[in-house]
Amino acid sequence: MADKKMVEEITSMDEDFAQWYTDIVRKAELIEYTSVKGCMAIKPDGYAIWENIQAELDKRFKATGVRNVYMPMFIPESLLEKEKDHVEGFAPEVAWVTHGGLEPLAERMCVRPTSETLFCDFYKNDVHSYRDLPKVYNQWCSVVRWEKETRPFLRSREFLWQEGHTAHATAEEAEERTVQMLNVYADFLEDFLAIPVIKGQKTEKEKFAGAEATYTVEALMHDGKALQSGTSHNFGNGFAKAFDIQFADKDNTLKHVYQTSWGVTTRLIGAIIMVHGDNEGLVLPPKVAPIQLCIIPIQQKKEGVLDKAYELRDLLKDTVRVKVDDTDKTPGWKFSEAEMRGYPIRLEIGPKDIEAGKCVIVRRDTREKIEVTLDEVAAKVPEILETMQKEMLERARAHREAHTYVAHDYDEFKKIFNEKSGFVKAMWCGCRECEDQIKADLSVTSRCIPFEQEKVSDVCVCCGKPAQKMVYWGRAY
RNA sequence: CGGCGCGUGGCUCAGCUUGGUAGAGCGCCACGUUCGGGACGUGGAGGUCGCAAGUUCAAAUCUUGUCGCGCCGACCA
Repeated sequence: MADKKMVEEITSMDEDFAQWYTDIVRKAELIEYTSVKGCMAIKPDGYAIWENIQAELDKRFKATGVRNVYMPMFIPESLLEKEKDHVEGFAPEVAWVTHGGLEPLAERMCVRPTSETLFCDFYKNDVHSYRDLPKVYNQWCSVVRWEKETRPFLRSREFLWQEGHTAHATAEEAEERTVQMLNVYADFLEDFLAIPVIKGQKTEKEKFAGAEATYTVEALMHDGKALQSGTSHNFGNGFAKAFDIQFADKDNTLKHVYQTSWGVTTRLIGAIIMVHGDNEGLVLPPKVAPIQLCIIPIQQKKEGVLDKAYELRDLLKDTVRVKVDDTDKTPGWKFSEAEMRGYPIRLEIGPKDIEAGKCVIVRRDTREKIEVTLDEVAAKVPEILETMQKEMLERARAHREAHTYVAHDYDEFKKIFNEKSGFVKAMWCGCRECEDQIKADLSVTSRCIPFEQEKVSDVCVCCGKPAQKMVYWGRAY
């Protein structure tokens, strides 16, 4: 029963994971394709997930002193070009605005692919004294990157995100903020999205264009591929020098500020789908689910059934996000629909239940049916949601552990990636050549140098020279 | 950007080889019977075949181009 695939419209994930993902995104009505290539229409059920992510993250940001601002969506070419690494990193994928109405612009402008340059331009005039620091700003917006291959949520030409940009008086303070925000992301992903992450640092090859150091939270999807789920960058004072952002310090000397930036995107919705989803559809962790409980009346035209359903809704509406599916579909249809859309729990209530003073609650993740008396419902529902949230995280963590391997030499490393899919922990000498070699041989990249280091060998898994760090390797989205 | 595949009512697709101006199932609308894992009956609406040229008496069907979508690869959140 549990393994039976009831929703034929969804391709089985074992058969074709990519198609399964696309099916979920469409059938759960998260997005619709549009006439604009690479840009998706985010539908109400998809956007509601983003709104919950936004609300929770925004709360957590503000608890650390972040304030929200808004910058222009256009960047003059001359501004984008100020920091060399940065422009080289982004130039290949920006969209250009060349005309204002019918008149050609004196200088073309790109649509922001990210807003470091705009924040720098702003801070340049806004920061004069150590008393003006730190600046801890964030903006919620969309950015545009002209991607060649696009996928809903995972890679679109326009995507929604938040980008935090901070300026500090000292390098230490910038580093502290960089790590702090990475921790905010890690905690958020685990607590709220039930997605366990590996925290670590990106290698030189993988770090952000213009950054001194990039920290990342890496998650493992159900198919064993890695997803970079949030990044936090320490810029040192490189951007400040390029943009001439100086302040008079306490010692009465002019100094450049130290900066950070950090962001997460609607890609997180893709992560939720690929970590928790199953062959029946989406499975949303209770905390992020726009609808947490769907009440499905059985024989709803019978006297009193709908009334009881509404009564239960009213009883629960202050503690959980609840709706009654009172459409005239059959119950079987509604069950499948509720599963497709990933509602954490559903409550079945029919004439027999009402007579017996009970109802049936079904968990989306385990599809376990729980009989609950109507007196207990109000207490039981939040309890079940809490348990489910916790178990989803545990299950995702167990899946990640089961798909994390250790390689001591290159033969072993290649064997694992040729036969399996997941994270591989292996030592690395620190040189770019080995990363390039591994990429060329296996399409595998370094995901991060984890903060929690283990020594699994003395030598680099690729070249055999003395190793410096243990690295998580994987195939990534 | 390279490779492969696909564009025909809202969706999934048949028709194309062998040109003769559209079909099915599902969905949708109405009414009735149903309702504990995607119910059923009857009636109804809805497309000119992605777009553009070309060949032809005649193009969904042949040719060329173009746009879009999906997957794989390179690049990237």
